[in-house]
Amino acid sequence: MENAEKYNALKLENQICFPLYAASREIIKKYRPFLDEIGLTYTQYIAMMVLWEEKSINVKTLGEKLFLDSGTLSPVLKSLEDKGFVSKLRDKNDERSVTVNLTEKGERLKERAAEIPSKIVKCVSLPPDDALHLYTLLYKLLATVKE
Amino acid sequence: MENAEKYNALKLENQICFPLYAASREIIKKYRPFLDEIGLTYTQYIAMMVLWEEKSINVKTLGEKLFLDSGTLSPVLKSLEDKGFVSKLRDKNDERSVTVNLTEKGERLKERAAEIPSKIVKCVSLPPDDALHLYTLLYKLLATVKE
DNA sequence: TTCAATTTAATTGAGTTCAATTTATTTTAA
DNA sequence: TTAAAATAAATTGAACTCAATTAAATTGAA
Repeated sequence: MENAEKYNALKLENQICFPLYAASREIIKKYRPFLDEIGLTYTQYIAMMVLWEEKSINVKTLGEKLFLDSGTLSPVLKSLEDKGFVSKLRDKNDERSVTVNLTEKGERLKERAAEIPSKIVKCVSLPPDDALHLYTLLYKLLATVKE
Repeated sequence: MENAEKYNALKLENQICFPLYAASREIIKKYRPFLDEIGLTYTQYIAMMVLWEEKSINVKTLGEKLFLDSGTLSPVLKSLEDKGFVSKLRDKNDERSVTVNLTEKGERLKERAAEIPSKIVKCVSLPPDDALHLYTLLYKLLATVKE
């Protein structure tokens, strides 16, 4: 290998992970003003997304869906509980497991959150074809990474 | 709009940001064992990537390249300085500005880091066509987000 | 049956991330 | 010229992220 090329793979511009990491953070930043209005952080918001669909889910399964472990989820769920959006209960059949439940107040929050996705689309306007392709590639990537 | 469709945009599976965020974290996790060997975190690693190319750069420009502000960079650069990989100096022409310089030790670290990209490719094996397409879309996305 | 291995959440600690503030310096406009 | 505005970096504080550990409960093998 030519000496001039020896370190090419180490250049920031030749990384696939870096633009992934940067784009992820830049988009999450765009959510902030909208999430501030409903009193959620981005991590709390994606946890609520699952709760809005499932109504009830245990911590382990929620963690698998979000790719987050209990070290991250515990304080996130505590915060959502403190705000009254979810309640937590030990599973009677298996006392190791904790089930998270959507509350009435959490259900009502869904109405206000429903405005957010369309607002984000305005900030982050990839053409629909590109967005779909990106979506497909990201899930393909996630599938290869998850061992 | 049908009631059944009213909240579709709020479903986790219909988000573009979520797989971005999840994939970013999952890949960075793959770096860890390799970065542990050379004593860097991922954030420190991408900062070093810029330094390996530029040798010398001020904090503001580094921040622009990495999409990170001084709130994040200050402790990262302090840690790199403590480990002897970079040195910092106030700019004589503009005392507000700080220039970060690659040290001899930092230069030597590049040899060991050069092994990492190929190891990551083995953990994250998207077909080359897909990887290139993903790369293109991510930079396109970054361009639309950065206002 | 019983005790070792496994599983589930929570906790801990180091490091990151970001908004907001502070400090020091430089630039600009009156 | 000088006072206000702008800029650069550091600091602060809240929250996230993750590896490692801990505690409690369950499972499984001898």
